[in-house]
Amino acid sequence: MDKKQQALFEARAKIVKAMAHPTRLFIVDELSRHEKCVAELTEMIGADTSTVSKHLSILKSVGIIIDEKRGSQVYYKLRVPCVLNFFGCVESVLKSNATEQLQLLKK
Amino acid sequence: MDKKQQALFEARAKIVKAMAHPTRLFIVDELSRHEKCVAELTEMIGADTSTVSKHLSILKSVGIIIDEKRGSQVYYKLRVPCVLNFFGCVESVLKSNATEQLQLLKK
DNA sequence: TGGTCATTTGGCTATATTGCCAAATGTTTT
DNA sequence: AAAACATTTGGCAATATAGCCAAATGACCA
Repeated sequence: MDKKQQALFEARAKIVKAMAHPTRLFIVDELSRHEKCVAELTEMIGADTSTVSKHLSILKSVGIIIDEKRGSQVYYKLRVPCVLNFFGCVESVLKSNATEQLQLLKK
Repeated sequence: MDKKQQALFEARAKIVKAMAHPTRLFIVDELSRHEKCVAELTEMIGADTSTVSKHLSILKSVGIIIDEKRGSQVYYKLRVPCVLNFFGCVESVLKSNATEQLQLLKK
């Protein structure tokens, strides 16, 4: 693997890593339906505001979401809608796993 | 967020997390073209065999790849091809980021 | 059987991530 | 200007992850 390829996979991994957390997946899913401010997300998630803020900054830092300040609130929304394709695939891995479990039980 | 939803996002995160590493993304990409044994992948990656083996076991444990023993070698291949959709989207985030950088420079 | 090759596992250290609290920053209201 | 609110940042302790070496396992060959 040459340097260039290495760099490419590192760049990709940064983005995937940013999504690799239940709370952040939830945020992405939520923002795919509607923009939300930090307080709204915090309420839904049930963690400390600072924790949620940090999750948001991780997603923002890799360009998955975008923020817009309105008064004293900060609204976040999805920047790249295709991120939702992720879910489709992840879901199909889960389904495939479940199906296999079933098969094993039937035997 | 209720318990059920929580569990769902945790299950999803496990799968995303399994891909959240440059080497593992490389492996997935490589296996999408052709099955490979541990030694072949190790050669391409340039890390310790044990390291590569552990990466493979992480991907396997969440059902992304599957292994098949042939003699003394173990061949791995992609179990859920749609995983490649990931790349398309990740790539478009990267492209979107790059485009924005350009825009900022033009001003 | 003994030796060699392919792979996995255990163990360890270094590094990264998470989440809370407290404090800082910035905005609106009184 | 002070108080109240929304959000971010710093700091810290707990936990998770990564990668190497060494050792164990399993298959094949002489």
